[in-house]
Amino acid sequence: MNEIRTRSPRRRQATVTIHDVAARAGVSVATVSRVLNGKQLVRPETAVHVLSVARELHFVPNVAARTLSIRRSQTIGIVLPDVHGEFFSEVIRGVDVAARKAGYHILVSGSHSDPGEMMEVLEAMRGRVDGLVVMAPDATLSALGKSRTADLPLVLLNTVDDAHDAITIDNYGGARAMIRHLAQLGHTRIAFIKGPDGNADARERLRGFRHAMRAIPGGEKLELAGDFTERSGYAAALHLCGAADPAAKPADSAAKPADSAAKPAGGVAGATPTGTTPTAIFAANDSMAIGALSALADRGIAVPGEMSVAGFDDIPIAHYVAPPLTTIAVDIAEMGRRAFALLSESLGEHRHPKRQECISTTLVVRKSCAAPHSQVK
Amino acid sequence: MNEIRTRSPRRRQATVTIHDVAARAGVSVATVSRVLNGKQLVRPETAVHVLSVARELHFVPNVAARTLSIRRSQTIGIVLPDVHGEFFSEVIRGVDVAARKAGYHILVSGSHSDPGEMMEVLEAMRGRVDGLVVMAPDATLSALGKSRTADLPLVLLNTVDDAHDAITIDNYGGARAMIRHLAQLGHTRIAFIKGPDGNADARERLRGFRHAMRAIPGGEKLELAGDFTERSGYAAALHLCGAADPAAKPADSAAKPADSAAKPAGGVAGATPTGTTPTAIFAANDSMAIGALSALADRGIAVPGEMSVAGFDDIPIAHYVAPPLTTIAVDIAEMGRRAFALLSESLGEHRHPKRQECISTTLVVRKSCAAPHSQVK
DNA sequence: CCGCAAAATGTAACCGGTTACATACAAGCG
DNA sequence: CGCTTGTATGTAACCGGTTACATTTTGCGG
Repeated sequence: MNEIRTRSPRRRQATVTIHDVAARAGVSVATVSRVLNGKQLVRPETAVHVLSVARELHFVPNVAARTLSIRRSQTIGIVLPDVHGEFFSEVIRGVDVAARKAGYHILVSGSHSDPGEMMEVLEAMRGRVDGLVVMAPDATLSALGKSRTADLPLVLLNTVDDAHDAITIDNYGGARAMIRHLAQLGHTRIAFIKGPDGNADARERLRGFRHAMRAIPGGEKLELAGDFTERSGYAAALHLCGAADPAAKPADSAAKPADSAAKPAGGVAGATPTGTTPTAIFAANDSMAIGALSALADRGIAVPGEMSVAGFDDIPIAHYVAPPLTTIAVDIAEMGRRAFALLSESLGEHRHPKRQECISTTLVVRKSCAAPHSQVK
Repeated sequence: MNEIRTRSPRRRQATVTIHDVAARAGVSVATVSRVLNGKQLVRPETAVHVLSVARELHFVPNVAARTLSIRRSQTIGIVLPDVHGEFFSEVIRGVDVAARKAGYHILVSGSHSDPGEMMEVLEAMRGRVDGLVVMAPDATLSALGKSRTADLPLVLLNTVDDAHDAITIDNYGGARAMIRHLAQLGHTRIAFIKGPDGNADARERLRGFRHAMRAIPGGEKLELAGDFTERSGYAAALHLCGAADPAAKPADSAAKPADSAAKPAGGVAGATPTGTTPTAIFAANDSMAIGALSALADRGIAVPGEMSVAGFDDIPIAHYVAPPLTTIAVDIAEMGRRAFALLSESLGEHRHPKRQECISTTLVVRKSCAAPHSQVK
């Protein structure tokens, strides 16, 4: 009755278990496990022997069993909204290489536009991942707070929220750098094409723009609405050169007094831009800058001769448009890398002070910006 | 002594198991499992009750336990080489949406240039995934055949190999369509900038080009070396307009006789292109076409006035270069979708006849091709 | 040669589901 | 009324690892 355990004739098609290895090596499963995980004390000769048997039998540990037992899956999840291809792949790449180096796998879900759907995905990842890298709109985020998924280590991308670790882009600094560059070229009247209201990146870029403009003596700023699409950039630029109509601040009429009241130090902040055409356009992202470029081309306005144009992001296309776009480059893969690094610390033990890191940006000077034509005014 | 099981004071922090639900609902774990999986016969009232208890307790099944038990992880792996961002994200997107719809998760690993490394990744996915979508160079592929990972359902991208299911792009048809388009515009002397030798896409595109050229009365073809990089496209175009030097067929001098012997029907296949400059350049991918565009611009040759240029892939940039590039569009996401569809059939049961599907392409006419200038010759 | 601490290894109880088989109970039928 | 049949549910043996604790072996001082 004893020798039955050697093999049940049916079943078991190709799977070698730790028990098989133990039996073949003449030791117990515990010893095999110890050898394989290298942790405990095992006599070196035993270890060598077990290892050779394992290799001989082509033993591969069952991941699910290990996960169940030690309660870690060695996998992290990445959840992204509907971002453009280049961004998507760079984030993944960054996390991927860092994660692989640390022995982690990555479970990916992307292209979510609906916050509800995103929550579902997040829930569905429960139990499959040890941690999460998430880029989510504010709505999803607050829902996440209430969810049970919340107890997983989490790193947020491009969202400020001091309840979590986060990696952000230095949008503020990037915008300031660009304005400084334009100022250095001699521009004082600069138009900014804003991004969508709800977008955190857009907000920060706008903030950087506003702040930097205050530092320009005699600076005059103009803010145009936009939503990150090429079309909206086109429209904004057209609007700008169409006439001297003062549609500068379309929506938030309440914002101005609050703004200028808060910081009257700027001195020139109150200047009415009406009538004076800017000499440069700074778009909150490259797509809009490219749209603006088209509009100017359509109107026969030379860039950078008559009008300078700048963007933000340094998408691949920025290099190819005519003229090549001066913009702010962002190292997206670095963001992914850092996100994993942060996560991997939380993976060890929970409850550490939350940190936010910032990825710095780089000014990329191409051909779309030059000194204003009528420098003398 | 009985009431001890209600709670072990330490341990168990937040995890609700199926046993907890069973106990609370006053039924057995088997019943709970049956209710949750909806399969077996359970009295409707019991089901309702169990369901409500489960919800009340916020029960979430442990994925690892289920995986261990039923031997399926509801996850598929995607392994890609170092492809450009847009391609990467589109493939993932295609697989992702299809997979999610079917209740599958996706484990991703990308940007592998080293075949050995790719094999490691493939091995590491063993036990974590129920199937694989892989895009790999031939080298990796043959290694895969020997590996134990081979017993997983597998769908190959862009590789022909009748030992596996595969999804390919209709490179051959796309190239033919482009040549037909050029012929229709009046071109007969067309240069082709080839892709790298080892690349399957490149081979097929070349084949399509050659075949289509045979159908053009009085057609003269010219083949230039290239490696899919913008730089090589630039070099090829420069070479072309540099002089009338006959560097047309650099490497394979043996190819011509075999080729023309096989199909003497073309009639004009043997025409010597030496000395006659083509009126159109067809590059095996958009990057090279864009490189060619730069070269022509540098040489002051008007496109499409003096020379037509066409590409393949329809990368986003193609739309933005000057002039906008006429090219062949490929629906990458569709490839991902179909790959999952194929895979999902194999997931049910193994051993079905292997199938290869082909994604058709679309001619996108923009501004870079026109009738040849000296139509009269 | 004994005793004991340290080192090496074994035993078996988990981890949390699934499911074959056993059991309980109800209805249908001769 | 006893027996078959069928439905609803329970019991417990898996799945394949990990690891606390038990047990055996080894080494060494006395």
